[in-house]
Amino acid sequence: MTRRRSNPLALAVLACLIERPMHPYEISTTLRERGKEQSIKLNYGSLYSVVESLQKHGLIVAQDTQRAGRRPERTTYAVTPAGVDEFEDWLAELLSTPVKEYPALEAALSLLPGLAPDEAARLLELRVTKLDLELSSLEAMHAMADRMALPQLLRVESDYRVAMVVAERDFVRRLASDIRSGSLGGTAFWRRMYELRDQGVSTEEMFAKPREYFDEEVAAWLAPKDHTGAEPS
Amino acid sequence: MTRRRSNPLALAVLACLIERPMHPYEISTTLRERGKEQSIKLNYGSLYSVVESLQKHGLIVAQDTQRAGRRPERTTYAVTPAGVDEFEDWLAELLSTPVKEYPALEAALSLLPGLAPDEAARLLELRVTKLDLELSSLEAMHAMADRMALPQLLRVESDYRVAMVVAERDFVRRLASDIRSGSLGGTAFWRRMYELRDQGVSTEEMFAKPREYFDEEVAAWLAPKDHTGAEPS
DNA sequence: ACGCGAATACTCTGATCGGAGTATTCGTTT
DNA sequence: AAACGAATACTCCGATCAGAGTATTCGCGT
Repeated sequence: MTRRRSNPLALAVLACLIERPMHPYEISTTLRERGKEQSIKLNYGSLYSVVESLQKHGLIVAQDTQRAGRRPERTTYAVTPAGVDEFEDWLAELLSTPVKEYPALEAALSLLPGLAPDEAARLLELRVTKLDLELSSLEAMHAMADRMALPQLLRVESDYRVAMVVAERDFVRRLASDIRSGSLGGTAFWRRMYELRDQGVSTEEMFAKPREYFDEEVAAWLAPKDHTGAEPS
Repeated sequence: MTRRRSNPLALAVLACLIERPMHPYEISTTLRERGKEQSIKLNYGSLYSVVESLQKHGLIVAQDTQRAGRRPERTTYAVTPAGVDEFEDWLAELLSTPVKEYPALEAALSLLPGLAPDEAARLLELRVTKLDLELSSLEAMHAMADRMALPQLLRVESDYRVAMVVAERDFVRRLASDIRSGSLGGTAFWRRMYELRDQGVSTEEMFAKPREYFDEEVAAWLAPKDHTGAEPS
């Protein structure tokens, strides 16, 4: 009963077995052929442990085990009524309820002052070019899908990716430019800190005598009366 | 040497120790106070194993171990020069290089035809209302931050979240409406399938006699000459 | 006829994670 | 003054994961 509904691969497995009984390897090739691998992480280690766990919970049952020649056994599984219910319920939950996720970029942005401003801007601009590349390859795939008259319904997940990548690119491009121009609030302080560091001033020294090293606005921030519970850095 | 740079919590630990030496629990409260917990998953189990691994790789060193009264020991760690390098390098990589991620919604969308169209649309509309709620709470936090004159630099990660949530909401709203109106390619077929299923027609039956159950356009799709290698469903 | 790479179909193992559990102390209430 | 909850500072363990490794067979070229 522990940590059910953690790995979406289990949901994909249920989806396959609802179509017809299959053995695990067949599930993996089916998912691959249909391009689900792009949206759902698939590796063998997880596949077999997920299948075992589904079986343990009664959502699927082993139908039969056979071997062709002296190859490893192939166990075919079928979905149970409970499995169908679980599939529908789980999918409904995923669609209706946003969950907190932790994209790598969000983590990186939260530590942004750990690099110098111009360096950060450079790296973000580099990211923009890579995102543009990714977008053109996604759009090439869409053009191909259109030529094959593949219904949009079967590539919504890919449309979603495009929407998200576009949003990320626009945000990052804007951010890089705001750092360059200094219009991102706090950049002046950030820039000054790295300037001083380059001149060999230690961080303690800077904070000990803010009025000596920073302009009025920033210095005020560094020695706040703190009537709100706020804090710098 | 295995799987370094997997858990971004290790990056946050380095960031803390670059400021000054701390013991693990202090790192956790520091991250929490600064709201990094919103962007970087933090739980004790991972924290202590990540610290151990950083130490094993020579990126941090145990500085001293003491105990106050009969409480558990507190081991203070400091970052090494190699640790500073690793921090800068890793952060640079995270900023400059997009990595493939697997958001739950993308997985769910790739299995969308597993639910009936109107049900799917209903669930997506529900999601839109929840995303709107999330947005208003994020914007309330921003208004608060502005009143406290918190520089924008220290909340870029939150601005990023807002941008992504807005993009997701707009996409999902659009998708739900396209399903309702039928303007999403393939919806007619999808709708008809669930109509027939409600009437008790089995899936095999439908696909055996496409011309009997579907209109011309769809039937043509279900028995393709397949000159491209494409396949339905 | 035989060698070789690709495909088939898993198995195994060490790492990592999540989250519940533990033991102590401090501050506040009753 | 005793009791209680909150905070401190971890420890532990089962579950999960990633991905390298294994063994067999098939098809194809020479």
